[in-house]
Amino acid sequence: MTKNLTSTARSLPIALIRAREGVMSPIRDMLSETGITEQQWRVLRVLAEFGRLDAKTLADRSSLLFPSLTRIAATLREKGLVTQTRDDKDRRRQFVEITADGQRIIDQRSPHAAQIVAGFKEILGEDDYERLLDLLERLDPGAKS
Amino acid sequence: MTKNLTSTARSLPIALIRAREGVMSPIRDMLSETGITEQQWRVLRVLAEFGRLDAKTLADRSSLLFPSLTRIAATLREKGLVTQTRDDKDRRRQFVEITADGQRIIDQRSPHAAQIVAGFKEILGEDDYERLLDLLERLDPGAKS
DNA sequence: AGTATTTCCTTAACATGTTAATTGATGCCA
DNA sequence: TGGCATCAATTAACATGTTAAGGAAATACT
Repeated sequence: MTKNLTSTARSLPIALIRAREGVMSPIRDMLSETGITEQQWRVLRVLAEFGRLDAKTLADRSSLLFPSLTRIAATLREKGLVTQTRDDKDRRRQFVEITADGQRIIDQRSPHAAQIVAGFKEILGEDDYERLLDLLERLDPGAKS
Repeated sequence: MTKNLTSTARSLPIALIRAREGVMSPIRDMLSETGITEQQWRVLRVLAEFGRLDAKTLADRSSLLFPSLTRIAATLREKGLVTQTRDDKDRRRQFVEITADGQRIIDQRSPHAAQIVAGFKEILGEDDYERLLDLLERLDPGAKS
């Protein structure tokens, strides 16, 4: 029935989806207690790591499309987890910064998140874990290397 | 600033998202000419490979959640690419089957899709490509193995 | 200066992801 | 047979993904 295509059981796009689901599922469970989503968590993490960022850079480092970031930033602002300020020198530009409340969520949940990631590192083994990250990076056209 | 967490630059979840985006981007470009989405394509592919399936099995093999499949099946039915029939023995159950029009889309686009996948296989090399699929499978809790 | 172009961001529209509630059908079992 | 748990599927509600269009500010160009 199939002609030139790989069987869906051995399809790279599907394998990526399933792996992502496998990894994110326990993280989503952990986040459900905080009332924030996986993407909101990602934005807060980037802000915690890099400090105040303009929206463009933030979207890039969070791996989010701009329209998504616009909505997520608005949601986080309403929750009091970030603040938004305009750049005086370039009034098109918008800066986003994490608040103390936002930082608190990161601090409280980081150990659990780290533990989940450590679990996957254990499943694969340190070597294969690093190998996997390298392979994935080679599929990302935006990779700096 | 970060406490226990991996830098976002070396985060497994983010690496998976970016790799998926890298792989899906050219596939989405290809599909945009057909007017169907990535997920609709996935459903049609599974149906072309396995024939008529009940909705539950179809959702599983397409890596879609049930509510998503309900909507996608309705869309595909409106487009005339699949048919839906009730099981007479168990009238809760629903069967989905690809139509000739649906099969035509698969047939027409399969060579291009296969070529895109071959491109990634070339980027990684045959060995690393297989290694990557193996590693990804180990992150999927639903994997049969 | 004036206009066109570019850039940053927002909004809109539609499809999907995700969780929870709901409906309809089947099976169990006292 | 009547009630109850279970199951398949849908619907609802909200968040995000994705593409396209729009708006406002900066830049380039003449």
